[in-house]
Amino acid sequence: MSDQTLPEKIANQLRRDILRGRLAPGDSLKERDKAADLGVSRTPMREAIRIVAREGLITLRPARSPIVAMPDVKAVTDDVEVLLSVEKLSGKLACERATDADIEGIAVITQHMDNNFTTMDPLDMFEIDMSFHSAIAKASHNEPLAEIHSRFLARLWRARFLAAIKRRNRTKVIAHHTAILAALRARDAVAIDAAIGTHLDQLSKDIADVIRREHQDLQDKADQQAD
Amino acid sequence: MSDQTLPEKIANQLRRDILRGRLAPGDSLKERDKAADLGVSRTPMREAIRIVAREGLITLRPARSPIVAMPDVKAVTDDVEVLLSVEKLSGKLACERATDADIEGIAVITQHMDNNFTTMDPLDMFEIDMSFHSAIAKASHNEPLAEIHSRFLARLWRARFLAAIKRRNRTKVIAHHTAILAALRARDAVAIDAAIGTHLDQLSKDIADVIRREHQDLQDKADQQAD
DNA sequence: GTTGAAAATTTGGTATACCGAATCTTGTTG
DNA sequence: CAACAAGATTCGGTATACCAAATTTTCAAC
Repeated sequence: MSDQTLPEKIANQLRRDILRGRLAPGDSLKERDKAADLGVSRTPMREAIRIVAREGLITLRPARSPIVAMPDVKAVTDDVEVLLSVEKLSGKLACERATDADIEGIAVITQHMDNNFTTMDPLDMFEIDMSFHSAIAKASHNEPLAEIHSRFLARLWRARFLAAIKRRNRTKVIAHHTAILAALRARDAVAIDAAIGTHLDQLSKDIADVIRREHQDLQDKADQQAD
Repeated sequence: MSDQTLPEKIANQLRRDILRGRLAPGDSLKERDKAADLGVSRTPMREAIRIVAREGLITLRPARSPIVAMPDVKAVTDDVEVLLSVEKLSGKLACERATDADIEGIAVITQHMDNNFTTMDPLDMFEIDMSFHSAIAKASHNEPLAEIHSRFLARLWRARFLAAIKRRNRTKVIAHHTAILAALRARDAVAIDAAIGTHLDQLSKDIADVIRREHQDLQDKADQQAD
């Protein structure tokens, strides 16, 4: 058995179900039912729900079932605002403190993405994209910073994913990543700040777009709610 | 009874005990004993421990008792690094989005601190200081940002407190706060960035100092560990 | 037919009991 | 006397049972 604790495994499962869309925003998560589904008891399920809730993917309501979070445009914009700041700080610190091995690892990821972007499955592509950003956060050698970064990345995962599969902007993403990598190689803090700014500006636009559209859909659905 | 949930109340209690020093770094928190102490069962105590652990005040160890966190100098420095960035972003956003009421509230806090700093109890003084910083984070009108801010503030609470009571730098703190308030009033993002930078630079030095000293003590104590 | 109140059901909150792993004790052996 | 092994104990992990609040449903009265 893995060294991962049971609640964490359940949390991963929940996260994946939410991010992949098996659990839609607004769905309720009754701890009894969910626990029965996975064949575990309520205690670890409860803890798992708290874990994911703290990440922002689940909303806890007093005396009600937790539900899958339904971020509105403002919430997502706020998250991007923080993510931008966190990534810029990561980039700056990485320029100072990244080891050569760190940079090499990031280069490999970038290369891999560049080589396969025409053929790759959107989901795989996307996970590589995520790992690129995480690698930079790790290269800051500031653990709490990396932790916050991964938390906000997770919050935006779903929106980013929806944005990524719709748009045909893969080449743009790769260009941005290449620019970030170049700045890191040169250990040029100013350049990496600008490159990250450009990249996340684009992201911000794409995401706001997707969320706006989705909220429209949800609104429509709510208007005819019968079930 | 308050609308605060039981685990949260327990978490507050734990936090206060840790921050006030009733629970020293390294002390173990056996959930059975702790639960019995407060006359509650293990379930809410367990959840409370997780809450505080996630804030960074408690360290969870696999298959062992959780212990009160013992941050080293690097950990604290990392935290300050993040806090600085978060506060700067808060300040910038507050310059754009704070309402007049927000600013007035911050002014009142500053004023209060200025009026009473010669007579006030260190702990009260300190809580006012905290509320000043929290008020600025809130004035950013970015909720996830404010949440992160409060988390890092909590992590550093103890170190800041130890630093604050030792030093006779209250006048300096007030000068800094006044400068931050002035920049906010002028909605001058550049000025507030600088003012916050100055303030937290000072903090960083003070905190590193205290932690270094404390680690020395703990080291000494560990060398003769008998109990 | 609609409205309101009461009862039943659903659901999260809390307590407790059980289990297995890790640790500490103790006794035996070299 | 030291070292190691086996048993006892401690403690976190998990399951389950009970409780109270909130919602929903149903039945009665207007």
